[in-house]
Amino acid sequence: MMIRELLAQRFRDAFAAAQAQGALPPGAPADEIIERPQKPEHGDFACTIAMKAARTLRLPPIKIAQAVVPLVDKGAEIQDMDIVPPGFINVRLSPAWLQGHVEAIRAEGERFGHVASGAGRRVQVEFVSVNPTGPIHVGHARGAVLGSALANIMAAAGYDVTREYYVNDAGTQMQLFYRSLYARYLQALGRQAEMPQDGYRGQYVVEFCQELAKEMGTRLADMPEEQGLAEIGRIGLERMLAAIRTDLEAVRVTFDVWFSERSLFADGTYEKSMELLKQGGYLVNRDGALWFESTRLGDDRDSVMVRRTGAPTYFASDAAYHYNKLCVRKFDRVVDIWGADHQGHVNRVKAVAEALGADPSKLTVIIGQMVALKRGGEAVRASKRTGELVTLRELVEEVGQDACRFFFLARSPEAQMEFDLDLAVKQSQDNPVYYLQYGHARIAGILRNAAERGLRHDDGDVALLTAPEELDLIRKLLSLPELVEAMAQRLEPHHLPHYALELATAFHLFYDRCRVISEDEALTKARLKLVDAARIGMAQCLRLMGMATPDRM
RNA sequence: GCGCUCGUAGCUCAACGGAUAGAGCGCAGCCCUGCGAAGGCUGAGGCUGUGGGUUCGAGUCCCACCGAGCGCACCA
Repeated sequence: MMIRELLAQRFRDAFAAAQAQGALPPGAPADEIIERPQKPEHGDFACTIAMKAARTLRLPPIKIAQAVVPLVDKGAEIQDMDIVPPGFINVRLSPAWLQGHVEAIRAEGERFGHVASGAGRRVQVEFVSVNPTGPIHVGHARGAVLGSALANIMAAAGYDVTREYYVNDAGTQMQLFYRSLYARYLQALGRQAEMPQDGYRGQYVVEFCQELAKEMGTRLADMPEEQGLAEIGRIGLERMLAAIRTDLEAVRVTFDVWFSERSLFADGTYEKSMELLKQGGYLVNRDGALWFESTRLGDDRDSVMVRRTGAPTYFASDAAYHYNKLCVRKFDRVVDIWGADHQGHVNRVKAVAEALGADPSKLTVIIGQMVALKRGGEAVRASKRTGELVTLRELVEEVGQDACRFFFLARSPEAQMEFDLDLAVKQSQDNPVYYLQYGHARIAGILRNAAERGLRHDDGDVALLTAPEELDLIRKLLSLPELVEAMAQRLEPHHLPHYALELATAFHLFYDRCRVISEDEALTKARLKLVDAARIGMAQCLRLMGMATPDRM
């Protein structure tokens, strides 16, 4: 059990005991009674049970606190407790208990920070899922980084995680893309060909088709148009997906499953989900098109599923896809990460999930707000259609993968953010990314140094770690598992970069105040143990964020 | 016009309904003849967009307004 939960239990027991003795009137305590104070002088934890019960018990919070505190089992964990107006109970952990965790952390090693809150539950995180009609650009970077970090965190929380990319390989946009490729290919062969209306005019299409013309010669042009189009589409899709995969790997974003939209039509999932909607009476015919009545389930407008032409819309296959996620593969939890431009689809998808018989509360859609790219003071417009694109690849080359990940991760998804390219590069000598990694490298340096001197610290006595900076570092390390659990539960990875900075600060401060390798052999060994624990914690943070853990810089 | 999201230090951003709202960058100073100065310390800098409300307590919840972004297709 984690310390936080253990404390909550102790306070609930004491509260009940006080009631049993008649010291407090009956009434249930609140659910959330333990929190982390902002100020260190307020202790390691604060219990708010007294203030939260004041109303129902009709007693001043101070009186309640005074009745509860004497009955709390302090065990080996609690050093002391203070009652502070208006009714906080501040808890200080015992140094011995803190010190013991240095050993615990070292014993856990790479598993330190992992918790079991998600054990036995399967979660799917679907993210990026960009149409394979062009390279990944910076607008997608945020969701990519966010999704991969969230998946890492969920895995650390014990979930069985599937990282998934939904490949829209079936829609009208793809047809348009294929026709654009075909036209550019013919042009590359020197033939007359017109780009389709609203076609993909990016330079990458031109370049790709020139290569293709070189490779294939006129072979694809000599086929009947329909066949050539299909063939060039097949090749284009394959190459585009490969490029997307490579670009994503450059920011350490990988997937377990690349799920094909077309497969939903091939394996009958689409038919099945449409049939279910029909049986539920959610489908109506209007003007020759088939509509899903999402307004019956709280949406603000109905949605077309099958066009008058007979072609299913994107939404129809998305309905089938979510049927697959929730009812076929039966994930316990499904997280979709979308861009702000898909905001209006959230209620629609939730409605259709419900109509398909799934529990919509299992589905969470995280909307990542737009990223405004700036270069100097100038806004950079990124758009595939106009061909003015700033690719993810360019961004990574400019600011580096670690900086890229850190900056995207440090902001909560719903906050619109600005990313100034010049600033990110200019800051690179003095930016938080280096602060963290320098901390890790510094730790590695000390351990290297100790090893070179033949110092072994397995028999170090952690009871010697009594300096405030030492205990603060241990405290900070200890809160990582708690943070992982909270982030997984709330689906909020953005706390991790902030925690990592605090951990680095605690280490740097310790380093500054407490000489590790000294003439005092016993203290040296004890401190080396702490440094080792700090290495484990720091590395875990960086790994969860998908950042490098350099031993030297 | 309607819907969703967001307005917090000069800039970029944090803050389970809790205590004197915190970091980083930038700015002004100080600290290496001992393990990595890519570090540490000190200081200046805020009516949390505005106005109401809910309660022991509001940056956080509710209402109105102002401002920004994104939606409101038989595109995805």
